[in-house]
Amino acid sequence: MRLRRDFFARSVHEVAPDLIGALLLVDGVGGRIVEVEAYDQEDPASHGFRGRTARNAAMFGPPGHAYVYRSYGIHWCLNLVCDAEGRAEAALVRALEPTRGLEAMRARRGVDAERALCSGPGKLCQALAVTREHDGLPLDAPPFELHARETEPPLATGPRIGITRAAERSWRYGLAGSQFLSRRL
DNA sequence: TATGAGATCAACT
DNA sequence: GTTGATCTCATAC
Repeated sequence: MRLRRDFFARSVHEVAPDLIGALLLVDGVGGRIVEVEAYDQEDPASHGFRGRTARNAAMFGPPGHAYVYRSYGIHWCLNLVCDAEGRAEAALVRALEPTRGLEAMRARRGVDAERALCSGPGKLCQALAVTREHDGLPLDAPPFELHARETEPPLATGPRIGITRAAERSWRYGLAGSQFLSRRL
Protein backbone atom coordinates (compact mmCIF):
# COMPACT_ATOMS: atom_id res chain seq x y z
CA MET A 1 0.00 0.00 0.00
CA ARG A 2 1.29 3.39 -0.98
CA LEU A 3 1.81 5.94 1.77
CA ARG A 4 -0.51 8.88 1.41
CA ARG A 5 0.30 12.43 2.19
CA ASP A 6 -1.75 12.51 5.39
CA PHE A 7 0.55 9.81 6.77
CA PHE A 8 2.99 12.68 7.32
CA ALA A 9 0.43 15.15 8.65
CA ARG A 10 1.25 14.15 12.23
CA SER A 11 3.97 14.81 14.74
CA VAL A 12 7.35 13.50 13.68
CA HIS A 13 7.46 11.54 16.92
CA GLU A 14 4.56 9.44 15.65
CA VAL A 15 5.68 9.28 12.04
CA ALA A 16 9.31 8.31 12.66
CA PRO A 17 8.65 4.92 14.31
CA ASP A 18 5.94 4.19 11.73
CA LEU A 19 8.44 4.66 8.93
CA ILE A 20 10.56 1.69 10.01
CA GLY A 21 9.94 -1.13 7.56
CA ALA A 22 8.42 1.07 4.85
CA LEU A 23 9.73 0.72 1.30
CA LEU A 24 11.46 3.81 -0.11
CA LEU A 25 12.38 3.99 -3.78
CA VAL A 26 13.85 6.74 -5.96
CA ASP A 27 13.57 5.98 -9.66
CA GLY A 28 12.87 2.37 -8.72
CA VAL A 29 16.06 2.06 -6.64
CA GLY A 30 15.99 1.67 -2.86
CA GLY A 31 14.80 -0.63 -0.09
CA ARG A 32 13.25 -0.94 3.36
CA ILE A 33 13.77 1.89 5.82
CA VAL A 34 15.57 0.45 8.85
CA GLU A 35 16.70 3.62 10.62
CA VAL A 36 15.43 7.20 11.03
CA GLU A 37 15.94 10.12 13.38
CA ALA A 38 13.33 12.65 14.54
CA TYR A 39 13.89 16.41 14.54
CA ASP A 40 11.41 19.04 15.67
CA GLN A 41 11.56 22.78 16.00
CA GLU A 42 12.21 22.79 19.76
CA ASP A 43 15.37 20.83 19.05
CA PRO A 44 18.63 22.82 19.11
CA ALA A 45 20.15 20.23 16.75
CA SER A 46 17.46 20.79 14.13
CA HIS A 47 17.94 23.04 11.14
CA GLY A 48 14.48 24.45 11.83
CA PHE A 49 15.43 25.58 15.34
CA ARG A 50 16.46 29.08 14.32
CA GLY A 51 13.59 29.67 11.97
CA ARG A 52 13.11 29.55 8.24
CA THR A 53 16.01 30.22 5.90
CA ALA A 54 16.65 29.62 2.21
CA ARG A 55 18.25 26.27 2.94
CA ASN A 56 15.62 24.75 5.20
CA ALA A 57 12.54 26.20 3.48
CA ALA A 58 11.30 22.70 2.61
CA MET A 59 11.09 21.88 6.31
CA PHE A 60 8.54 24.65 6.68
CA GLY A 61 6.53 23.52 3.67
CA PRO A 62 3.63 21.04 3.58
CA PRO A 63 4.11 17.53 5.01
CA GLY A 64 4.91 14.58 2.76
CA HIS A 65 7.74 16.35 0.97
CA ALA A 66 11.49 15.83 0.86
CA TYR A 67 14.03 18.09 2.52
CA VAL A 68 17.53 17.55 1.13
CA TYR A 69 20.61 19.43 2.30
CA ARG A 70 24.38 19.17 1.97
CA SER A 71 26.33 18.08 5.02
CA TYR A 72 30.01 18.74 5.67
CA GLY A 73 30.26 20.04 2.13
CA ILE A 74 30.35 16.53 0.77
CA HIS A 75 27.28 14.45 1.52
CA TRP A 76 23.58 14.82 0.94
CA CYS A 77 21.02 13.98 3.62
CA LEU A 78 17.39 13.08 2.94
CA ASN A 79 14.60 14.10 5.32
CA LEU A 80 10.88 13.40 5.11
CA VAL A 81 8.91 16.48 6.20
CA CYS A 82 6.15 15.74 8.74
CA ASP A 83 3.55 17.97 10.35
CA ALA A 84 4.83 21.28 9.16
CA GLU A 85 2.13 23.65 10.29
CA GLY A 86 4.81 26.13 11.07
CA ARG A 87 6.50 23.56 13.28
CA ALA A 88 9.26 22.42 10.93
CA GLU A 89 9.38 18.74 11.85
CA ALA A 90 11.18 16.14 9.78
CA ALA A 91 12.49 12.57 9.92
CA LEU A 92 16.06 12.01 8.74
CA VAL A 93 16.37 8.76 6.78
CA ARG A 94 19.62 7.21 8.07
CA ALA A 95 19.70 3.69 6.67
CA LEU A 96 18.00 1.32 4.23
CA GLU A 97 18.06 -2.40 3.69
CA PRO A 98 18.73 -2.47 -0.08
CA THR A 99 16.15 -4.53 -1.97
CA ARG A 100 15.79 -3.02 -5.45
CA GLY A 101 18.34 -1.72 -7.93
CA LEU A 102 21.31 -3.31 -6.16
CA GLU A 103 23.56 -3.02 -9.20
CA ALA A 104 22.73 0.66 -9.72
CA MET A 105 23.59 1.32 -6.08
CA ARG A 106 26.86 -0.60 -6.30
CA ALA A 107 27.84 1.39 -9.37
CA ARG A 108 27.05 4.73 -7.71
CA ARG A 109 28.70 3.85 -4.41
CA GLY A 110 31.71 2.09 -5.87
CA VAL A 111 31.50 -0.63 -3.24
CA ASP A 112 30.33 -4.20 -3.38
CA ALA A 113 29.23 -5.07 0.16
CA GLU A 114 25.45 -4.91 0.49
CA ARG A 115 25.71 -3.72 4.08
CA ALA A 116 27.80 -0.72 3.01
CA LEU A 117 25.40 0.54 0.34
CA CYS A 118 22.88 2.44 2.47
CA SER A 119 24.12 2.24 6.09
CA GLY A 120 24.21 5.98 6.72
CA PRO A 121 22.51 9.17 5.51
CA GLY A 122 25.27 10.22 3.13
CA LYS A 123 25.74 6.73 1.69
CA LEU A 124 22.03 6.29 1.19
CA CYS A 125 21.74 9.49 -0.83
CA GLN A 126 24.69 8.53 -2.98
CA ALA A 127 23.19 5.09 -3.61
CA LEU A 128 19.78 6.53 -4.54
CA ALA A 129 21.28 9.52 -6.40
CA VAL A 130 19.46 12.00 -4.15
CA THR A 131 20.70 15.59 -4.57
CA ARG A 132 19.53 19.16 -4.15
CA GLU A 133 17.26 18.61 -7.15
CA HIS A 134 15.04 16.48 -4.92
CA ASP A 135 14.71 19.18 -2.27
CA GLY A 136 11.04 20.10 -1.83
CA LEU A 137 9.65 17.39 -4.10
CA PRO A 138 6.47 15.55 -3.02
CA LEU A 139 6.99 11.99 -1.83
CA ASP A 140 3.87 10.61 -3.49
CA ALA A 141 4.99 11.38 -7.04
CA PRO A 142 7.91 10.25 -9.24
CA PRO A 143 10.79 9.84 -8.87
CA PHE A 144 9.81 9.04 -5.29
CA GLU A 145 7.85 5.95 -4.34
CA LEU A 146 6.90 5.12 -0.78
CA HIS A 147 5.04 1.99 0.32
CA ALA A 148 3.72 1.27 3.80
CA ARG A 149 5.07 -1.75 5.66
CA GLU A 150 2.87 -4.82 5.77
CA THR A 151 3.62 -5.93 9.30
CA GLU A 152 4.79 -4.03 12.35
CA PRO A 153 8.50 -4.73 12.85
CA PRO A 154 10.35 -4.90 16.19
CA LEU A 155 11.64 -1.42 17.06
CA ALA A 156 14.74 -0.28 18.86
CA THR A 157 15.56 3.26 19.97
CA GLY A 158 18.73 5.03 20.96
CA PRO A 159 20.55 8.36 21.06
CA ARG A 160 21.06 10.25 17.84
CA ILE A 161 24.36 10.26 16.03
CA GLY A 162 26.81 12.80 14.73
CA ILE A 163 25.41 15.91 16.42
CA THR A 164 26.79 18.04 19.22
CA ARG A 165 23.59 19.54 20.62
CA ALA A 166 20.91 17.53 22.42
CA ALA A 167 22.57 14.29 21.33
CA GLU A 168 21.22 12.53 24.39
CA ARG A 169 17.63 12.55 23.15
CA SER A 170 16.54 9.03 22.19
CA TRP A 171 14.95 10.06 18.94
CA ARG A 172 16.70 7.52 16.76
CA TYR A 173 14.48 4.66 15.66
CA GLY A 174 15.69 1.43 14.09
CA LEU A 175 14.63 -2.05 13.08
CA ALA A 176 15.74 -4.26 15.97
CA GLY A 177 18.52 -6.63 15.03
CA SER A 178 18.88 -5.41 11.44
CA GLN A 179 22.28 -5.85 9.84
CA PHE A 180 21.81 -2.70 7.79
CA LEU A 181 21.82 -0.05 10.54
CA SER A 182 24.47 2.66 10.40
CA ARG A 183 25.36 1.57 13.94
CA ARG A 184 23.95 -1.02 16.32
CA LEU A 185 21.22 0.32 18.52
C1' DT B 1 38.05 -2.33 17.51
C1' DA B 2 39.09 2.52 18.09
C1' DT B 3 40.45 6.90 17.33
C1' DG B 4 41.90 10.84 14.13
C1' DA B 5 42.43 13.57 10.02
C1' DG B 6 40.96 15.11 5.55
C1' DA B 7 37.62 16.08 2.13
C1' DT B 8 34.85 20.49 0.71
C1' DC B 9 30.63 23.93 0.65
C1' DA B 10 26.73 26.73 1.84
C1' DA B 11 24.53 28.92 5.48
C1' DC B 12 25.20 31.52 9.24
C1' DT B 13 27.66 34.93 12.60
C1' DG C 1 35.78 33.05 9.15
C1' DT C 2 33.45 29.17 11.38
C1' DT C 3 30.70 25.20 11.51
C1' DG C 4 28.33 21.08 10.73
C1' DA C 5 22.08 15.75 11.37
C1' DT C 6 29.15 12.46 7.52
C1' DC C 7 32.20 9.03 5.32
C1' DT C 8 36.50 6.89 4.28
C1' DC C 9 41.03 5.71 4.95
C1' DA C 10 45.12 5.36 7.80
C1' DT C 11 47.43 4.26 11.83
C1' DA C 12 47.50 2.38 16.51
C1' DC C 13 46.39 -0.85 20.11
